[in-house]
Amino acid sequence: MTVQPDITVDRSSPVPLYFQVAAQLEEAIQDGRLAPGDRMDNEVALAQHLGLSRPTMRQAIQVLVDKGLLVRKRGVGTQVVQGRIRRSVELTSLHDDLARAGKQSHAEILGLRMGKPTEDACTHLGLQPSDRVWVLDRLRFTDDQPLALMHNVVPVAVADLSGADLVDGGLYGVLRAAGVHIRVANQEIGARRAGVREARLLGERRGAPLLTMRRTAYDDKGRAVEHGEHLYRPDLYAFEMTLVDR
Amino acid sequence: MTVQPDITVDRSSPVPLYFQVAAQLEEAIQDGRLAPGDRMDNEVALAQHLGLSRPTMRQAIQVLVDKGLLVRKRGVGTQVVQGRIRRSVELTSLHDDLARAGKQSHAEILGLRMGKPTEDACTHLGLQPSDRVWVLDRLRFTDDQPLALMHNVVPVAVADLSGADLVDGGLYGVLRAAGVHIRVANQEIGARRAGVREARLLGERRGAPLLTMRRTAYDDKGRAVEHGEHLYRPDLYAFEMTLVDR
DNA sequence: TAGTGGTCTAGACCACAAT
DNA sequence: TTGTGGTCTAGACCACTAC
Repeated sequence: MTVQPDITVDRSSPVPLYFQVAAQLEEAIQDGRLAPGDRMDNEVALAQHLGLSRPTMRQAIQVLVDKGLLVRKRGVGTQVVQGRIRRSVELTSLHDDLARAGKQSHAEILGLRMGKPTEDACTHLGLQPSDRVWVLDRLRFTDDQPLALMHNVVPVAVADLSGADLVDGGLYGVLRAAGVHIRVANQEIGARRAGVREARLLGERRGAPLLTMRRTAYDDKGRAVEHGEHLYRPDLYAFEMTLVDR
Repeated sequence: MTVQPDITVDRSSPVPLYFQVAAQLEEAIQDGRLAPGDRMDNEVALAQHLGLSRPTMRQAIQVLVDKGLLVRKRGVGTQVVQGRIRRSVELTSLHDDLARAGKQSHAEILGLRMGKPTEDACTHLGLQPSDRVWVLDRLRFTDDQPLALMHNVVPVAVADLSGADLVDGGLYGVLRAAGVHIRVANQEIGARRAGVREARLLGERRGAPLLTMRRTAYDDKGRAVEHGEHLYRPDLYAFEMTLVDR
């Protein structure tokens, strides 16, 4: 049994054809028109059906393979993955994640100052001690509960944070507005006990388990633009992600 | 300044051309012949230099962009990312991760039995209550230190675990040997306190912070093949990953 | 044997960035 | 204006799977 959901392409649109197709296929999976386990038509037939070349059709399918929604097997076909769809950890800030989930959130600014980078910051951001950085400390709340204690360092050469709205917006939004295009990040997720100050700020007891995340982000020129060290309340937050074997 | 590291392709090799090029480019980045910030030659020139078509050259570059080693910007070029290279969380088991890092590791089998799936397991693996599953509990050691307490569930229809070497090998290796090709996984990383039994097994105190990971893995036909719930000692283990904006 | 995805070619035109 | 990556075409041959 093969499936061909209703898909149309608009060649006058500035949106790439492969992206139009990928978006409509994803929609079909999300709303159940393509059910888990369904096998799609083969690539050549799909391409012909939509009036596209096969490479373009393949590119559309590749987008969903990379998202973990489809799997391909040579000699067999392309099928919808059985599992429930989860949003992956993406290259977004906590503010963006919460906003997408429909959660209210705001941040309390504990500190924002320009200064010399620590040795650690120099290492992570590839800076010289003579460079200057913004050092930002915030406590993010959701539904008026303290959720995360965030420490971020941004080189002053990257953006000016002095007038930015870091209470209702997110750091990544501010960077985007400053023309910074974040493309890649390395991050490390771990756990440790809360210290006295951390516990007080997060409304936990001293020694309570906290989820930790350290991230360094790079822009579309490969330049390090941000390093963050965050602490999360594990009863309120966890990291979800999809892994794909390529 | 543009850079063209020494790359050769072997058209008689069964290894795809784009993969040969990607592997050699990655090697050049790892050993410093391509340094962070270096700009590569443009795609057309590289393709011509290697006697490849541009789409093939682009595919090679795409591999490294997906790994977070290169960034591309239209009108600008392709550059090496500044940051240190980290291995991403990949679709591998803890055993494979440790082996790749050169760590000795072995597992103590706390239990292996065939039985009825719990309601939870039915949900995660898409099973009926009448199906049967393997339930596996292990304690993994590295350098003779307890590192992780692992609980895994595998449908009996997927593989026979009864005779498998789960002490010195990993679960994913056993599944691979059984012809299972894991392609996609959803996972969630969090933290919580250790219970009494968990603390005793892991050599921690009750209430100590533990890193938690829950994962459901799917094969190349989209079928759920494994669900795991793991606990890690955070002083010995953390999750590293690279995020790429696509 | 028939059907599938995996790879590859040799071009083309376009949008965007830098100058 | 020039150079870059982004997209797209219309084919081709191959390796693997299932029957």
